[in-house]
Amino acid sequence: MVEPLTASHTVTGRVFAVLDSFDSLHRRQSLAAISRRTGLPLTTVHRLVHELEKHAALVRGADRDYEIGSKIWRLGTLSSVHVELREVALPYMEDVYELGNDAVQVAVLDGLRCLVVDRIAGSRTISVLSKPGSRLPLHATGVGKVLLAFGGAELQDAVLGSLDRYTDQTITDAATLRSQLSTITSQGFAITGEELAPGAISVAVPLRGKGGAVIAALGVVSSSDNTAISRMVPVLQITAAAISKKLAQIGLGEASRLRAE
Amino acid sequence: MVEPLTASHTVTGRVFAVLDSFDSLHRRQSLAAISRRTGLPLTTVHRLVHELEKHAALVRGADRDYEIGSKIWRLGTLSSVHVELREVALPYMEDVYELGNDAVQVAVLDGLRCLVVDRIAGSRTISVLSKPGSRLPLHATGVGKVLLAFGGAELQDAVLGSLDRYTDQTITDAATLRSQLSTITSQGFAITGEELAPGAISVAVPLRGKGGAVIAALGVVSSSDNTAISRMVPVLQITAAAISKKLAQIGLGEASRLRAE
DNA sequence: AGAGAGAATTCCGCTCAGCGGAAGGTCGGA
DNA sequence: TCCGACCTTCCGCTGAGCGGAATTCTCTCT
Repeated sequence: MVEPLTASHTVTGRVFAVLDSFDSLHRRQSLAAISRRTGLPLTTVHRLVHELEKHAALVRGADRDYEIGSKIWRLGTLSSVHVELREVALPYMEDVYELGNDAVQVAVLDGLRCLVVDRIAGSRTISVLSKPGSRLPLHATGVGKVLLAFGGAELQDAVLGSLDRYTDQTITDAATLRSQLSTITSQGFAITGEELAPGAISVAVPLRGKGGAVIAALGVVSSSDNTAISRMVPVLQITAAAISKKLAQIGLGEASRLRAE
Repeated sequence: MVEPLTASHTVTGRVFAVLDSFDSLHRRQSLAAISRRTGLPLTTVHRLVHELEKHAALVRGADRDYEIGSKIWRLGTLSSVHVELREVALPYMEDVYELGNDAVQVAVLDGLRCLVVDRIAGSRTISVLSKPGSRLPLHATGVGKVLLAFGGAELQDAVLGSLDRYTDQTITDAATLRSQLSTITSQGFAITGEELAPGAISVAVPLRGKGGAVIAALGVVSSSDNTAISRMVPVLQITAAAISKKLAQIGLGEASRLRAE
């Protein structure tokens, strides 16, 4: 039974209606904008927002707009996604690294990009781009394509609207990318070849949490002359299964939703 | 003025009392534990927590304990602390790290403390205290002193009122600290020696946003036998200039403000 | 296995916190 | 100067939220 999204009749519900009205496409909003997007009366939003500001859950900028405040961010660093994904995945990532000496990375969906949660790399390895904390495009990286493929129609529509070009290999045609995505969902892994940076190719597989929802992606990045990279696919899949199993154990499972409205 | 931790008489206040009861030492808590730590009646906590769970603000683990959920984490990634500062500063921080292999950190003002936004550290480096998300005292850390020195009279008055002691080196005399602060503003950097934890010394410089306002601090923490740390000052200043330039470009203006009320 | 403490959950009547319409204030553009 | 869009303050009504009490669940002793 789906709750009506418009509003919840409880205070907590209204608070989260306000907070949820923020997304990567609406990081800063005026009072009236929040009221419009939530469907809540202006007066109500006004009161709630002021209260939230008092708790540093929202901050008011130099202009009049509001944005998510430091309190929320700090609380977020306590969540499993942040702490445990890193902790659980790291040992397995090391194993993968030993095998091929290619850079290994874990990424999650972050708005319309993918956020590199952690990475292992030697000094020789390439991909200065994918440091922990980097936010990479979804359509030009292995991990990105995986997250995109399993990310739902709404996300895909938003991303496919404008596909930036990074190299001459970057896929900027929506139709081409769409067919790739369906291949990815069916075969369970993604490959990119010099689509983000020349000389870099990558393979990636999904990581699943409790209930089977895709919550992250695991991938390796290698130099483009390495033909052995496709041999990494089974390795990654085994590793992903092991990590996913562990993630399910500790109960990491909420599906992350995109609110595009 | 510190809010009484006991309770707030508004629903939103109670919601945040519950959320705030989570910190790095209490990442997972039982219902009863939350009730105890917040001072709220068990029944009330029970109701709130269930509602929060419905909104994925809290998640219940395999055991009965609750922890911060993916919703909060996701919202946190929308805050400017995460998006703008982290993204811009990280690559530069890595450069600094390569140079000295000391822990490098970026912090912003958060109420009467300083919030560690990000940190780079090797396996050997010290300072378990300064994880991303930690809230450190302003008067006993390098980054803290910088933020305090440039934070305005109102902030300084509030902080200087009570100076907690952490080691025998901690400055607890307001007058001494005040003169240090004016030195910091004039020379443009701050140094601490074992004032927060024995064996840890640090240097820090301000990061400026659009318009020249100090919005964050960049610092390194090192073991106290490292006499070379003062040599890091010019490195930090150059780096800070580069980061500040970039921050100004993207128009990062409003820092986290102080709400003392 | 049984007792017993602590934790989680359900129940329910009272009441005040939260609600939102209305009205007034502020800024900017025509 | 008027108009429209946004923000803020005021205030009386009412049902959402409150929390004490009782019940059930879940461990840990002995």
